[in-house]
Amino acid sequence: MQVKNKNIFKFRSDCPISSALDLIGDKWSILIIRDLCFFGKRTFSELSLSDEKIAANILADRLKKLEEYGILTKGKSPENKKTVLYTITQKGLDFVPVILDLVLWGARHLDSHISAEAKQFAKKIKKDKDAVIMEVNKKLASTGQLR
Amino acid sequence: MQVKNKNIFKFRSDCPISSALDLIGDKWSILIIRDLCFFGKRTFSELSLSDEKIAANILADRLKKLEEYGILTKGKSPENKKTVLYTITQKGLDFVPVILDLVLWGARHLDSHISAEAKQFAKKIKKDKDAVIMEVNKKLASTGQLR
DNA sequence: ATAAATAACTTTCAATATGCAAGTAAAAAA
DNA sequence: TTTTTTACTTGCATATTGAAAGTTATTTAT
Repeated sequence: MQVKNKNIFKFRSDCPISSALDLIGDKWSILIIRDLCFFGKRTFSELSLSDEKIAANILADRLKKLEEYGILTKGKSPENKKTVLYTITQKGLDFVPVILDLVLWGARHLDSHISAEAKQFAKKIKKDKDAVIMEVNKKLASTGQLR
Repeated sequence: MQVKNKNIFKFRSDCPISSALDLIGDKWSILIIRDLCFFGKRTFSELSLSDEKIAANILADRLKKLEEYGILTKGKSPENKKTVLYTITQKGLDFVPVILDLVLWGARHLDSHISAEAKQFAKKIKKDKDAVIMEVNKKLASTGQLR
């Protein structure tokens, strides 16, 4: 097999920055959290369809790790027994401020490359970041998309 | 050779989050920015000495990329012609909010693992994040550690 | 003046991680 | 009953990482 999951998670130091990066500091984890928090995605196939085109094996590996870290939970759908639902936890939702700051950075420094919607979103964040955080929180909580 | 630098930088999408991650979404770049912004490090050897023990080849590769991205600049020391000085730019400094939010996340969710100093720092950030950002900015600007 | 250190990398090579393409199993839809 | 769909897994090629040792150009010490 490949993409073996040893998952004896080892931290490089006791620095909170490096420790957070030890968990989600790769090119995909934050995007998975983004899709759960901002785009209402909940299933493997929905998560597979992002613009960035994550490979199925990598997605499976990241979902497993994020579940182990308590950043999301894996559950069955109430509708049918084929669908698996991934749900963000509070621990995962607490990455939203980090994500919003990344949006601001991107909007400021990669302007020519960024979509118009993203620029609008950045404007909103700049105006009232806490309101955006609250809004995401409420939306997920009210639709049962938060564990 | 290895760690080849093609550096035709390719973005996975037009999302500001994924685009920012395309530049600094690895396990080391943010730590280099941290060391420049918060620990006053300026040289290759100083950056080599972090708790996380980055390998020299990786450090060289990241410094090259971060310079290409305009996140830091590379210059000669006025003191002697052996030392190379790495200096953060405004573009790099603008990652400070992201870093501070990572500190808050780590302090909240990895409490048992985090150092006492880090917890103190988190407290300060929680009290007034903007003040911390301003402080870092001023300190670097006043000591000529900002391009 | 010469030798030993130091700074800033570079090189080599083994170990991991990533990514594409194809395959599988169970459940649901046609 | 066949076809789709969902959620993955597997195999394999390629790319990245990391440890260790080596290189070159200064400085510093003797």
